[in-house]
Amino acid sequence: MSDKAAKKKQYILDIAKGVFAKKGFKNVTMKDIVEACEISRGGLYLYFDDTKEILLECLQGGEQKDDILEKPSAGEALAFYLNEQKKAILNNENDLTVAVYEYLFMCEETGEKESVIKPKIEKNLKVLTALLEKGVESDEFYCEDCEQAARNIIYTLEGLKLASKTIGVTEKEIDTQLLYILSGLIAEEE
Amino acid sequence: MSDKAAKKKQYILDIAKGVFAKKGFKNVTMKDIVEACEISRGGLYLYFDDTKEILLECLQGGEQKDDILEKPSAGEALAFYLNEQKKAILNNENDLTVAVYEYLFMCEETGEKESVIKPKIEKNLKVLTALLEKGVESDEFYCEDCEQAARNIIYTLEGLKLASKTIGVTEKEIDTQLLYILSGLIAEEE
Amino acid sequence: MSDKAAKKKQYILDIAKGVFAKKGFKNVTMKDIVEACEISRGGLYLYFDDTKEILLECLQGGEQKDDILEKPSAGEALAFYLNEQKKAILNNENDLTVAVYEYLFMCEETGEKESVIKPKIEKNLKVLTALLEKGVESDEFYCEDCEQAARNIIYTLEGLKLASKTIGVTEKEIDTQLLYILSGLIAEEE
Amino acid sequence: MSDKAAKKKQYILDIAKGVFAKKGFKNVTMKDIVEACEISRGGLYLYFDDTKEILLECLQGGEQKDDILEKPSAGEALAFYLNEQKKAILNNENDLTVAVYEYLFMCEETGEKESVIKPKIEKNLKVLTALLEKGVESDEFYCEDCEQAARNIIYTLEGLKLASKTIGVTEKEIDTQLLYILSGLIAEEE
DNA sequence: AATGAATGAGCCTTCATTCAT
DNA sequence: TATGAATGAAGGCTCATTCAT
Repeated sequence: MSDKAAKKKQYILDIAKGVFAKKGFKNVTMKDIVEACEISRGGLYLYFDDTKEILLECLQGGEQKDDILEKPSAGEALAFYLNEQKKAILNNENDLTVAVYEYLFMCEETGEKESVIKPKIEKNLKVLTALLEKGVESDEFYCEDCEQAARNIIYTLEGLKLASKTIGVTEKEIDTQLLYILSGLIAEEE
Repeated sequence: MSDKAAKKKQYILDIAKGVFAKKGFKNVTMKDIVEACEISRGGLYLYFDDTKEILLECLQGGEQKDDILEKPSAGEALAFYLNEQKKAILNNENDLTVAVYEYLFMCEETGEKESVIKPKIEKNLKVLTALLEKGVESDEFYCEDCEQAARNIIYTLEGLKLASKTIGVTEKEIDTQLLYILSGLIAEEE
Repeated sequence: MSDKAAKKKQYILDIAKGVFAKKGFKNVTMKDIVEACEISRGGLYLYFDDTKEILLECLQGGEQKDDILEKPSAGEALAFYLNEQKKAILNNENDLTVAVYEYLFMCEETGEKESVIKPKIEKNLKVLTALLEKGVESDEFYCEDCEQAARNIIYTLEGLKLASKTIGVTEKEIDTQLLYILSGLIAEEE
Repeated sequence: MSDKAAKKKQYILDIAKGVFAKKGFKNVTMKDIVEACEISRGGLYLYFDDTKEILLECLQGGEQKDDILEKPSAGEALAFYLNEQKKAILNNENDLTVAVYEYLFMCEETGEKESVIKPKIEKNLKVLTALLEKGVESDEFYCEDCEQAARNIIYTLEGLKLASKTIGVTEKEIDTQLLYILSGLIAEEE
C-alpha cells in the first residue's frame, strides 16, 4: 500500500506545484492545496505537515540533466543551455521561481537553511563551468576564469528571470541579453 | 495641522521602513507596524489603508542622486557606482530589497501595477547608460551598445543582490564579479 | 477605560465560573466561554489566553473569611464551619470543585505548579487548627495534636466532597459524618 | 477464534491501563491507545467503541481480595489494610485513581451511571465494616457505629489519595494520618 | 479480523478592519 | 485626530470514526 501512498503523494505534489507556480509560496495555505487537490483537510496532513515541506518536495522532483555536455560542440551546448534558460524565463506555467524566492526570503528570517536549493545552484554552476572550459579547450570560447564567467552568466540570468517575474521583460530584451553574454565569451576570438 | 499630520506620517514611514527591512513585506501586518510605532490600531488607519500603501510610500522617499555623472572621469564614476552597489549588497540594515521583491511577486498575482519601482529602475538604467556613453566618448570604456551593457550590469547586480539575500554571497565573490563586469568594459581597450 | 476593561473582565469571569461549575475544566473550551458570554471569539482573547488562565482568575476571587474565629465559642465556630462545608458539599451551583480537581490532575501531567490553590488549602488548615486550639484551651475539645486533627477533618471533608460529586452522597450521610468528626473531638471530654 | 480475540482484548486492556495511569482519562484519545498498542486504528474499534468503554473494562479486572478478614486479629488486619492503602497512595505506577475521577466527573455531566465503580466502593465498605466489627467483638477496637467509622476511614483515605495526586503529600504525613485513624479506634479502650 | 487511508467536525489563534468615545 | 475594544473571517491542527481492501 506504500505504493498507493506514494502515488497519492505524487498526485498532491503535482497539483501543489501548480498552486505554488500560480500563487508563490507565502500566499499558499494548506487549505489552498486541500481545495486544489479536492481532498480533505485531514487527508493532506497525512502526507505533509506544512506548505514548506510540500514546496521542498516539489523541488526534489525536477532532476537536472547534465547531458548538455554531450552536445558535439561547446558553442552548441551553450546555445542550447541559454535557450533553455530563455524558455524558463518566458514560461510562467509550472514555474516555481517566485515561490522559491519567497521561501528563501522566509528562511533568512527564520534562520532555516536551504537544503534542496543550494545544491541545485551549485550543480548548475559546475555544469556551466565545465561547459565553458570545454569551449576554451576547443578554442570556441575565450575566457580567463571560467568559473567566474559561469557565475556571471548565472547572476545575469537570475537577474533577468527576476525582472521577468516582476517588472516584466520582452522576449527581444532576453535575446539581446543572451547575445550579449555570448559576445562576451567570443569577443576576444578575433 | 496638516504639518503635524505630515510629521506623524513621516514618523510612521521611518519606523515602518525598519520593519519591512527586517521582516520583508508579506510577513508585515498592520499590527506589526502599529506596535513598532507605538500608536493605536485605529490611528494607523488614519494615514494608511494597508501595508502595501505604506511600503510604496517608504519607497517614494529615497530619491536617487544622479550626481555620479559629475565625477571627473567615467572610470571613477563607475567605480564609485559599483562600490555603492557593493555596499548595498552587503548591507542588511534598512534594506528593502526583499520587501520590494515580495511586493512585486504579489503584484504579479493580483495584477496590480508597480507605480514607484519601475521608474526608479529606468532612471537607474538611464544614468548608467549615460555613464557608459561618457566613458566610451572619453575612450575609457569599450562597448558597442551602451544600453545593453548597462542592462547587463544591472541584471548581474540584481542577481548578486538576490543571491546575497538568499543563499549568501561572500564579499570576495562580489569583488570578483564587479571586477569581471569592469573587465568586460575595458578588455578591448588594448 | 481600564475601569471598563476591568468590568468586562469581571463579567467574563462571572459567566465563566458558571461554565466551569457546570462542565468542569477539561470540557470547557474557549468557544464555550465565548458563547456563554455572548462575545466574539477574538474578544475573549483580549482578556485571557486560555481556559487555564480563566479558571485561575475565577479562583482568585472568592476570598476566604477567617471570621469564624470570632464566634463566641469554639464549639459554635466549628459547628458553623462544618455547616458551611456541608452546604458547599450539597451545593452544585457555582461550585468549582470538579473543575479545580480536573485542573490539578492536568497540572500533574504537565508539571505546572498550582499557585492559587495550595495557599487556599493551607490557609484553611491554619484557621481550622487555630479553631481547634482555641477549643482545647477552653476545654470544649479534646485533642492531642490539633494540626493533625485539623488535617484529618480536611481530608475527610474532601473525601466527602469528592464522593458527593461522583458516586453521590445523601444529606443524612453527610450529617452522620460531621457528627462523627465532632464526636472524635469531644468524646474524651467525659 | 474467540479465544484469540479475548487475548487481544486483554492485551489492549493491559497497555491501555498504563496509558490511563499516565495520562488520566480525558487526555487519552483512541489514537493514544492505538499508538501505545501498535495496532491499527480500525483494529481498536473492533474491540472497543470509545475510551470510556476501555477504562471501564480496565477497572473490571482488578478483583478485590477480601482475605484481609482471614488475618488472625482484627488489629493486624486493619494494619495490613492501611498499609496497603498507604502503598496505593504513594504508588503512581499503574494507578488509575486520576483516570477514574476524571471519568466520574464526566459522568456527572452526562448523567451516565457508574456501573463498575460504586460496587467496588461498597464492597470495600462492607469488608472494612466487617473488620471493625470483628475488632469490636474481640475488644481490639472501640467504636459505636462500625459502618460510620468505616466510612470515615474511607473518606479520609480518599481525601489523602486525592491530595497526593494533586497538591502532594509526604509519606510522613500519610503515616501520621493513618495513626490518627487507628488512635480514634483504640483511644477509648483505656 | 485487521489495516490504515480518508473524511470532516471542532477547536485554536491571529489579524484586518470598524466604531463608539 | 486618536484610541483601543470588539468583531468575525480565515487558516491551522487534531482526532473520532468510517470503509474499502
